[in-house]
Amino acid sequence: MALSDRKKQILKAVVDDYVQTAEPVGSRAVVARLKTNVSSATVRNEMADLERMGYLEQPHTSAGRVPSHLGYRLYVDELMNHYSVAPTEIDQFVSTLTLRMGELDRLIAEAGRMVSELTSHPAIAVSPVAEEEAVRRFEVIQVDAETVVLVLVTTSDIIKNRICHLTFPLSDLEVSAANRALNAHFTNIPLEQLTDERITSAEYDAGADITELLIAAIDFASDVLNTVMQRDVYLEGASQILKYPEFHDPNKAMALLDCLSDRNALSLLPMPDSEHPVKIQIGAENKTSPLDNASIIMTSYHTARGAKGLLGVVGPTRMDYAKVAARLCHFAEELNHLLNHDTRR
Amino acid sequence: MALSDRKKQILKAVVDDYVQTAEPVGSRAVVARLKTNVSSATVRNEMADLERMGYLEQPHTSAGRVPSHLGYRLYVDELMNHYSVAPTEIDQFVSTLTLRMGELDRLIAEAGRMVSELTSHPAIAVSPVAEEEAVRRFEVIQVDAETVVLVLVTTSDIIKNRICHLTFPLSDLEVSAANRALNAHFTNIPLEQLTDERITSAEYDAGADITELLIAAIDFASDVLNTVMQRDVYLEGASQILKYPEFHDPNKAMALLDCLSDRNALSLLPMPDSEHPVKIQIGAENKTSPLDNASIIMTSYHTARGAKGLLGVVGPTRMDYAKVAARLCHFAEELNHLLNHDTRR
DNA sequence: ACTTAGCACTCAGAGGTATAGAGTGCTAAG
DNA sequence: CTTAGCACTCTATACCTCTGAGTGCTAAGT
Repeated sequence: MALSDRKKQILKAVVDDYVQTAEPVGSRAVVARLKTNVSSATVRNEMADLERMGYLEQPHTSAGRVPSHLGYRLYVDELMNHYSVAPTEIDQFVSTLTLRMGELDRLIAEAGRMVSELTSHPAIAVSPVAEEEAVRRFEVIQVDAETVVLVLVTTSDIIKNRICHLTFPLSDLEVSAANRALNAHFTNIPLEQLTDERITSAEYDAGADITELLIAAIDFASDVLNTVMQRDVYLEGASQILKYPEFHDPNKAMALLDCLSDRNALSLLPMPDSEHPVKIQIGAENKTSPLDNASIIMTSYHTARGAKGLLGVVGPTRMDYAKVAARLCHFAEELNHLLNHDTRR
Repeated sequence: MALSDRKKQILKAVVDDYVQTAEPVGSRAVVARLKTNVSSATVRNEMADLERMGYLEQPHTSAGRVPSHLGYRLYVDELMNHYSVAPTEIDQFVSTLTLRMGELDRLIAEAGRMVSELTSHPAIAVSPVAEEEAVRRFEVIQVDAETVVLVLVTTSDIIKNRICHLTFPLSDLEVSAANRALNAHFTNIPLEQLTDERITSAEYDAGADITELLIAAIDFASDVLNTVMQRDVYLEGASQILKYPEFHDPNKAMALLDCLSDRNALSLLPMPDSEHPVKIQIGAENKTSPLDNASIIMTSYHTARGAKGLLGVVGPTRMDYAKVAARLCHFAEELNHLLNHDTRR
C-alpha cells in the first residue's frame, strides 16, 4: 500500500528532525518543519497511521515519534535530499591522498582516515582485490648470503613482500635461477592450481639446490593470495562513534568497536553492486546484534586493473544519510580518478 | 624523608585494593588486607600522614583514600609484587606470531593485538628502526612496459615498495641498468647525503634515458627513510579502554583515543632506555592533558639488525602495574627471541 | 469525508528532601 | 604508641512531587 504524499512529507520531516536533535519528534515540531499549513492534530493522526504501518515508533506513550528501521529505509530509498559536496572538502581529500599515491596500502588507509574526518564518523576502508587474483611477477632479492626478500606483484598490482631466512648460503646464480623458475612456472596461475606438485617441474629447470627457496616462495604466494582474498581492513576514526549519544553507553560502544575491528564480522557488510553503487544497511537489517543501532554506508572504488575495494562509513541509525552518502560517493569517485587517471608521480 | 615500613605496607595495600575495586579505600579495607594486626584507627593516622606527604588523596572528606600519582610512582618503583606470567599465555603469544614471521609490519601489528588481548588494555606497537637507517638494497621490478615497482630493503630489514608509472616504456636492459646504478651508487648512504646531486654520477653510468626512473627511486628512498624515521604506529584493542570506569565518560575516552591515534602525540611517550628497560609513565607525569588519568607502560624490542621498536600498553592510572608490566616484559622478550633466534620460517 | 480545536490523560525527567552508611578526625584511656 | 569510642561529614540512594511535552479521542467546523 502506497503512502500518501503528505504522509511521506511527514515521515521525511520526522527523520530530518530526529537526525538533527536526537530527540523524539512531536507533532508540533513536524508542523514547524512542513511548508503546508496543517494543524498539529492532523499531523498527529497521520503519525498514528505511520506508526501503525511500521514507519515510526514511540519510545513511550507521551513522547514524540522516532523513525523505525522501515522508516529510515523508505527515507533513504525515496525521500532524502541529494546533497552536493563542497569543493574544498574534495580538494582536501584529493590533495592529502596525492601524497600517498604509489603506496597502495597507505593510500587506502589514508583515504579511510580522510573519509572519517570529513564525515565525522568512523570509516572502513578495504583494500582492493580482483575477481581472479594471481601472481603476476616474482622477485627474489638477496640481502645477504642466507637471507632473501621475496616480492610479488599480483594481477591487481598489490605488492607484498616477505623476508626469508634460509638454512644455507645462496649464490647470485642461484638467485637468478630461482627468479627465472618462479616467473616461468608460477605466474598467472590462479590460487587453486598453485599447489606443491608444480614444484617438481620447477626443480627440474632450476636445479634441486634451490628447492627450499622455491617452496618458501610458493608458500608465500599462496599465503598472499589467500590473505589478499581476505583483504586488508582499515578502521579509521573509531573514536568518532563516541560522539553520538546512542553510543554513550560504553558497553554498546565497545560492542560496536569490537565488531568493526573484527575482520570476520565485516563479511556481513552490504556489498555494493552495479545496481546499487551505494549500499546502505540500516540497523537490525544486519544480523549481528552489536550493529542494532548502527548503520553502514558502503561504496566501492576500483584500481586501474579492475580490482575492487570498499570504502564505508559507520554511524548510528540516526545518521544524516543524505550528507554522508553524498560525501562518501564523491570521495570514492575522486579515489577512482586518482587510481585510474593520474598515472604520473 | 623515608617512609616507615608500615607506611609503605599501607600505601601498597591502598594501591592493591584500589586497583581491584576502583573505589576509594577506607582504613578498614586496609586492615583486612594487611597481615599485621593493627587497628583501623592506627591505619587512619598513618593514612592521614601519607596524605600530608602527598602519596594519597581524598576525593571528599568522608571517603576513603586514593593513591596520588606520587603514590603510584612509589608503588611502581619499590612496592609492587613481581608477577610471573602463565606459560599458556606466552605460548599463545608465540604461536600466533610465528604465523606472521617474515612480514615484519604484520608481525608488529599482530604483536600489538596479542598484547592488547592478553593484558585487556589498548596496546601500542611501534615498528623498529635502527639508529642509522639507510637503503641496503634496491630492486626495480618491471610489471609492464611503463610500470615498475620499486622495492627497497633498509639497514634494519624493513622492506618498502612503491608502484611507479613512467611516461615512457622501459626495456629489460634499462631496468637492469637502473638496478645496477641504484645499487652501486645509492646504497648504504645515510639519508642526509641522499640528495639529487648524486643522480648526476648515476646518470653517467646508466645512460640518461632512465633518469626519470632514478629520480623516482631516489625520491622514494628518501621518502621511505624519512617515514621510517617517523615509524609505523599501530594502536590495537583501542576499545578496551571503555571497560574502565574512569573512561566511561565518552569525552574522556574520545580524547584519549584521539591522542593515541595521533602519531605525533606519541613522541611524548616515555622511551625505555638501557637503565629502565620498562618505562612507566603515570598520569599527569606526561604533559598532554587527555592522558591525565592514563598511564603508559612501554618497553622495547629489537630486530636481528639492532633496530629498536616499541611495545606498550595504555590504561587508567589505576592499573595493575605489576601484572601488566610483567606480561609486557615477557612478551617483548618473546618477540626478541622470535626476531633474533628463530631464523627458520 | 477530512480537518481542527479542545481536553483529559500519560509519562519521563527535573528537582527537592530524607535516610542510610561508609569513612573520617579527634579525644581520652590503655 | 595504639586503640576504642564517638561525633561529624558527606555521598549515594530512594522516594516523592511537579512540570511539561506530547498524545489520543471527541465533537464541532468546513
